[in-house]
Amino acid sequence: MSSFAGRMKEYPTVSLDRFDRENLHARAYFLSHCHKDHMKGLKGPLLRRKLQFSRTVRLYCSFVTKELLLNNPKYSFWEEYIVPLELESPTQISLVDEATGEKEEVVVTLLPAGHCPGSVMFLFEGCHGNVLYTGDFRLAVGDAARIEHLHSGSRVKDIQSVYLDSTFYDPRFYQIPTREVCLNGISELVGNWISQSSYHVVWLNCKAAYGYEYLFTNMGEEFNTQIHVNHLDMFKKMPEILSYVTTDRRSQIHACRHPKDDEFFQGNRLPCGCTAADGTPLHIISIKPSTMWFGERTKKTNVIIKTGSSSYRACFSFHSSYSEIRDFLSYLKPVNIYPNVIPLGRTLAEVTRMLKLMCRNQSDQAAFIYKPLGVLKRSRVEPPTYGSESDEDLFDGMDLAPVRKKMGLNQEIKNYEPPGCRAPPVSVEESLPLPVADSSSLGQNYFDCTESNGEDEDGEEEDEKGKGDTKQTTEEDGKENPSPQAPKWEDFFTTEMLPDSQNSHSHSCCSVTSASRTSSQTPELFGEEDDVNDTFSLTLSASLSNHSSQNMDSCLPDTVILQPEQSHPQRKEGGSGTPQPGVEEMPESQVSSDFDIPCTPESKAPQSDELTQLYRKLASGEEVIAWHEHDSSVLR
DNA sequence: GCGATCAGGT
DNA sequence: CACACCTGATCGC
Repeated sequence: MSSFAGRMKEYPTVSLDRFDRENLHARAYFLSHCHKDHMKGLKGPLLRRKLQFSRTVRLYCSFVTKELLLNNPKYSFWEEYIVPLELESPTQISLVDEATGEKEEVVVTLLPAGHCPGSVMFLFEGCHGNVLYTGDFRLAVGDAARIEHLHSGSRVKDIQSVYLDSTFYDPRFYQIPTREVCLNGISELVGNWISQSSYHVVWLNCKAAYGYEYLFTNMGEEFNTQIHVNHLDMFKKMPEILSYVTTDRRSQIHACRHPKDDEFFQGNRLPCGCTAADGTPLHIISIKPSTMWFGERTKKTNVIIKTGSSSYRACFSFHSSYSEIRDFLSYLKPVNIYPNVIPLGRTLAEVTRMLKLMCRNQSDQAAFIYKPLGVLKRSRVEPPTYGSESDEDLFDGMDLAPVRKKMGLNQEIKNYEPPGCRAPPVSVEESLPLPVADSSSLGQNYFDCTESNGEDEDGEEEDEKGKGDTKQTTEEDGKENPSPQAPKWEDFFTTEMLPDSQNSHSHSCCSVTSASRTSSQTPELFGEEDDVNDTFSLTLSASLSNHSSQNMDSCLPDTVILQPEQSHPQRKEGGSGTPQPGVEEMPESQVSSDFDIPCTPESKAPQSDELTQLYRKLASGEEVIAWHEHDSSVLR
């Protein structure tokens, strides 16, 4: 749960996702998504009054968030003060002190966050630097490289601070199966059940919150049906969702709710009370989406767990895992990182310390420490706190030494970045023929490691109480073949790939697309432009490509080393199949030399066909990578 | 009567 | 499986 107080050091006159206390004095408000823990104070009478007397204070959010927010009458007084912004459209906003007339300009860009419909991250660019507030997010490994506005030309923007959704920034949550993997598991379970007869129905036991919609749309698509829900009016302008939900109870898939729905279920009734027309009793299973996580060296990753004779849990996460967060941060290398959330059982100090290791200065420091000594970089010096405290409580009884060592190593190499090497994130070709997850290799991928998760320690999954209904779905049994029509993130995603020769606006003020709207301080003039936007695209997911390679990602060996003879860009985090959690590919100079020679980015621009080849290989996990201390035949 | 907060539940 | 929300009790205004 977010404990972000609402304001950022760099731009303290704006408030985000908090609307009480000090935030009552903000010059502008931002709402990243429509979850209650990010809306504290948003219906407060004091704020409401302030709005009535203000000519300039507005609330900025995505169109979808606006729609969802105004669907709740308690927030309808915001209507005239909301300025919805398009995704990925830098917009200049004037921050006016209404008492003094003092003014500051800032450019904000909404970036899809993949957390729930309408969820965005806010990128602020202004005279106090570039700052990214992530809101809540779930991005897959490699996604940061695909977000155009995090780049300037071919380079990653210089980010001063990231205000981070650190919900799972803890090695306990090292790995969470990708959305694709989770959906496939759920599909199989649902499909096996509802195909038995028309009296076999599924209850998706979802909480009352936005974020499950992509589950509905995928199930609806896969089984050519609509999911029964209590309400759908909030989606009236979102046809991508609307077409997969219904209030007609004659459906085999339900996501309806009732205050006593658990009791209902025990009595073999759906929350909506629906029974078969002819009196035949229904056969109901419940599937409860819940977060499941796995440790770094996890072997099994069951995405479905049977919890009763007709109850299941299905893996589902709104937030990025530890390794996904690390991938994100190691790509951006901000100067500062501030946690918005303290994971349960941790302290602010711990999280802050762990995040420090992902900051840019940390890498400078690492270089400073190691270089003068002329010590082999492979030597096991490790960054202060990371290895020791983070893994400790997770894998008790396990020998962590090798892991730590590698972590230390990776950390060290990754973080080092000679000046000038801040690499052009040469874009990965969108058209890469990503390998369809090969289930056999998938299975093999989970080598020799044990679940830190505990849940299915031993045979818990085997204790199906003889119902013999639906078999356990696990990732490793390789059963879930990606259905050809299955999840289509693209439908909900509007980010463009980063073109090879991207030359985006280098800095803030050059890229104003709707200055008139915001600088005029009369947003009302534009208020009705939603009419044009009768419907709009959603940002349910941030997955741009199908990261089939990611299914493996999670359990890759600890070290990935690029072959030195490859000609490759200094930093090509295409993400396709690359960044193994905690490990990144590194500049050639860093791989082959123990000393650090600052590289000149322009000095050896790789040929584009070389790049294509490389990316292709990276995407399929081929040759380019060599396994360290592990069977190199695992992938292929 | 309303809001804020907490405990407890799913 | 630690998310996000609901309900109900209590307190203060």
